[in-house]
Amino acid sequence: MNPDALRGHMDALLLAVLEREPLHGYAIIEALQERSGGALSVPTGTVYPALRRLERIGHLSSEWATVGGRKRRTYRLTDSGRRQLEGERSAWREFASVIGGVLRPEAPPSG
Amino acid sequence: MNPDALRGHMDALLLAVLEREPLHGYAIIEALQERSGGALSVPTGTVYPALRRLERIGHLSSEWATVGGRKRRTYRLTDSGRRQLEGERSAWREFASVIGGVLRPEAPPSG
DNA sequence: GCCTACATATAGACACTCTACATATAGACG
DNA sequence: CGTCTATATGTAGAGTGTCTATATGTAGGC
Repeated sequence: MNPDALRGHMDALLLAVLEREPLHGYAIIEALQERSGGALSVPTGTVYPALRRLERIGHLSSEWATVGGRKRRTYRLTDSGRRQLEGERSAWREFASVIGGVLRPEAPPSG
Repeated sequence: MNPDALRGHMDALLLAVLEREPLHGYAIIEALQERSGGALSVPTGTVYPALRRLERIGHLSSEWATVGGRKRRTYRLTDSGRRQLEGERSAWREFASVIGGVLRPEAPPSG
């Protein structure tokens, strides 16, 4: 998967995996990998800054927890984040439709 | 259309509009706008450097022409460009399938 | 002690799109 | 003649966000 292709879609992916339940960063990376059938291997250097950014702009909130001696920062969607996710979904449908439409090979004129 | 979303897909779009016939930069911009139903307004500062890059790596070739007193640089796909376009198409299908799959809202468990 | 898995984080490299600007011809309009 | 719009190409520099590489630390297997 070409890294640049992810640009501008990372937020949507992160919000989507947090839709059902709050998760911490490491678990989010695993969830993305699982839900993509192994196609998405997003490095920590991408995910952690992105989560902080999403929190800063109000789409996520976070809290620390300690589980099995390890510290986790668990993120959850805010109301704003849920609305944003809906926006990301419709933006994705539009985007996929536009790009797909331009890329679709046209049947050569029969005449 | 969020500019960042185009990242990594520009090459595919440019190769696709050049598949049927050679075009010059300005015409490529118009073709993208037309074929996307007006959704894609790609600025010249994006298209011209991208075309030069694609030529540099061998996917396009170009030649100058003068039409109606105006100079045009007309680009056409090379064999390498055609192969690249096929690669871009399958990469897009994969990408759209993966992102779409992760974004798709899951039905909540019925139990 | 060493290795792997778990867990978070930052600095800087990198690549590409975008904004803004520069240049130039043709033709319409007054 | 001057101005405006459409046509046509191009570059410099800003901006942004992903990636690579690195740092830190715990837990558990061998």
